[in-house]
Amino acid sequence: MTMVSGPRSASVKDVAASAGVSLGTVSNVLNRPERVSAATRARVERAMTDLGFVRNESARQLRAGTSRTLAYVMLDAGNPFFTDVAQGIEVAAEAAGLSLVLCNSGQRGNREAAHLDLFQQQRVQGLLVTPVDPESPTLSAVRDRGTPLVIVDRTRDDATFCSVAVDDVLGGRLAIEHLVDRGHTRVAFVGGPSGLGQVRERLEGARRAWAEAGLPDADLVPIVTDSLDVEAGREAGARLAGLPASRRPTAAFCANDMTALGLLQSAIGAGTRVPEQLAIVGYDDIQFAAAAAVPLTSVRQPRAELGRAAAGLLLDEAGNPEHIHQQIVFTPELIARESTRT
Amino acid sequence: MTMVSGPRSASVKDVAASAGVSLGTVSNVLNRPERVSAATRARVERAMTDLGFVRNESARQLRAGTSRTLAYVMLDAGNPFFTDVAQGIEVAAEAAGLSLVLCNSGQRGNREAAHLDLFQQQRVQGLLVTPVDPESPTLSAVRDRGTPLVIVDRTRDDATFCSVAVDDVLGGRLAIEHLVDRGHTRVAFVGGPSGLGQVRERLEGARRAWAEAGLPDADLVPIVTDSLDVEAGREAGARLAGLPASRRPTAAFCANDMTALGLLQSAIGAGTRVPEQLAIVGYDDIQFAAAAAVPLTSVRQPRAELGRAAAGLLLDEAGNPEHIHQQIVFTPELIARESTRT
DNA sequence: GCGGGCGATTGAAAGGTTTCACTCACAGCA
DNA sequence: TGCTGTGAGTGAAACCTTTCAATCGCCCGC
Repeated sequence: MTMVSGPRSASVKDVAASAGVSLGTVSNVLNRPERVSAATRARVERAMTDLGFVRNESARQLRAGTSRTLAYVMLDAGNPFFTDVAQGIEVAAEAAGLSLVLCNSGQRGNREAAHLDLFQQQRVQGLLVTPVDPESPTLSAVRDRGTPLVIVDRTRDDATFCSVAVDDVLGGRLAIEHLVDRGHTRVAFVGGPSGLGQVRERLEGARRAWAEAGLPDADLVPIVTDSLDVEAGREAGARLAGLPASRRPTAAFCANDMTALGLLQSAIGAGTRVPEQLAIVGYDDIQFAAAAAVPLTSVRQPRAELGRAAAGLLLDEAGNPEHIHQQIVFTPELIARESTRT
Repeated sequence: MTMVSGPRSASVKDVAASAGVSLGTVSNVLNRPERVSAATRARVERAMTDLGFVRNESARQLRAGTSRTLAYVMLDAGNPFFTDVAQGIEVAAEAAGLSLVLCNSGQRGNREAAHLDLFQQQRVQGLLVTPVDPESPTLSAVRDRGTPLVIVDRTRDDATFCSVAVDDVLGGRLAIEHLVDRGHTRVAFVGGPSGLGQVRERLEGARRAWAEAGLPDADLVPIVTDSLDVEAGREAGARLAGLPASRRPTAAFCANDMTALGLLQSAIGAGTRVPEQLAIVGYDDIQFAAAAAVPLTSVRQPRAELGRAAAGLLLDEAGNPEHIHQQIVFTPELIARESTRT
């Protein structure tokens, strides 16, 4: 692919020539305007617009050694949860005078790695990532090669990274306690793949609450999906419907709202009444949960706050020589709505 | 803000020294591995991992003069419509061996300009943008200064840009024809601000269809909102509810699904039955429209296709000296669901 | 044994910016 | 008059990579 060969854009040198000043002065206009007299400044600025000068960020960064951007590699841009987190990050970045750029890994490890690599090569000030696998060695590789990196919405078992997450075990517990309170004694847990930390921990919390309620293990039925999107929820619905009535759960706790919405759709499509025949609890409390066919009970995570906190940690890691890693864990909250009203 | 001063990351020079080869050879390993003998290549690669070498993209780009990324400035990252478009762009970018980075303007013109500027300074191969205002001179300024730019989901009145959009006049017409078919004779149009091209054209289409059905102008009631998010929809709902019953529309056509979902929520909250007392048509057919409290009738736009086509035009503009600007216009389609079932 | 050819490697230049020590001119002051 | 201080502007070096012409060995064929 050849770039259409315009008259290669103007450089500071051209501007300097056109304004009749030295190259250093042009740079001063750009970076320390107070150092240069009003008259010359005006002349230089004039020359810049005349020539259509665009500062070459590569050269700037190469010489100055510092970039003005943060990058966030999202796990799934289609899930509003992550865009809300990004929103929070952006607020903090903007306050610090930095730009935020986004990339989507779409749950694919190799794309995540490629994006991280590219950003590292671009020498961004810092990286935020909601990783496909928080234990992956690529993360430490990136950080060891010199770019501050904060894990968002996940935690690493060893505490070698700053991370910001929500207590998923507690979240799972809240969901199940709520369902148990409502009298359910056979409940499905919908989520997967089971390797996902999120899923594992939410299930773990669910199991504990279940056991503490004195209910038999076998009656908390795991429905393992390949992913956590709407489609996965629909499939789970089909599987639930396929169960003999005697063994069919009366409620489902879904590992996130996308899945819960899929399950809800499939239930409605099959004529199953929600919540009477099937109660549903989701997770994340995305904006669309409240607007769902049956408004969804969900475990709310402080999304924007998650992003802000993550950005805060990242800025500290990037700027503070005495930085020490922290794992911030927020507390989730159950929002009860129609989908579990009995 | 000072960067924590690690041992400034290794450069090709360090790698060369460590591997006992010249600097040019290291570069060859990086860029034309076939030129260098297996033995040296291995030695160099070894040195790279030992030293934790990370190629400096700024320097690369400065010298090579070419970047490997495309950028998309989204209008509203919280609206799934745009993330779906981004998805489509990414597919095309990936196929061309380019990375896509995203930014969110959040409907703020100055942030849009700032992002465009930054990307232009970074010398991205090309820019895609869903602008706050497609007529804004900043867009032509950016392009005139040398970066290919394609407008997504909007069109410019003069045909000076490549753009990809959907026929909004037709979309508005489809929505209204559908409602008229269902017997509605007083309909609200919810959307705003009225300056938005989208809004204006959808309303225009609506008006034409309305007139052609022989219905009086005054009975197509515009409810102007400040934005197109869920909150705006809720407010519109309150305003509708405040109307005297005799003048209250029996249906609403919303300029997008976010607004429609807000309106739906507010209607349900107020005990208004949908569709019996208020039918609703949305626009975009985002994934959540089908899963809404009352599944939403909506005008579907080919989102991913929009993105793919935009990326295609951009790549042509960037790579083809004989490029000529094109305005691609896709055709929308009405998806009927419960919210207008009578 | 020698010239030619070939693959592998080298060295220096170039790319656009920032930085910093330096010069210049001039005003103020003794 | 001579000196100092100051504000404005200068020029060259440095940042790290890629590129390309040039060099170096070495083998082949005669």
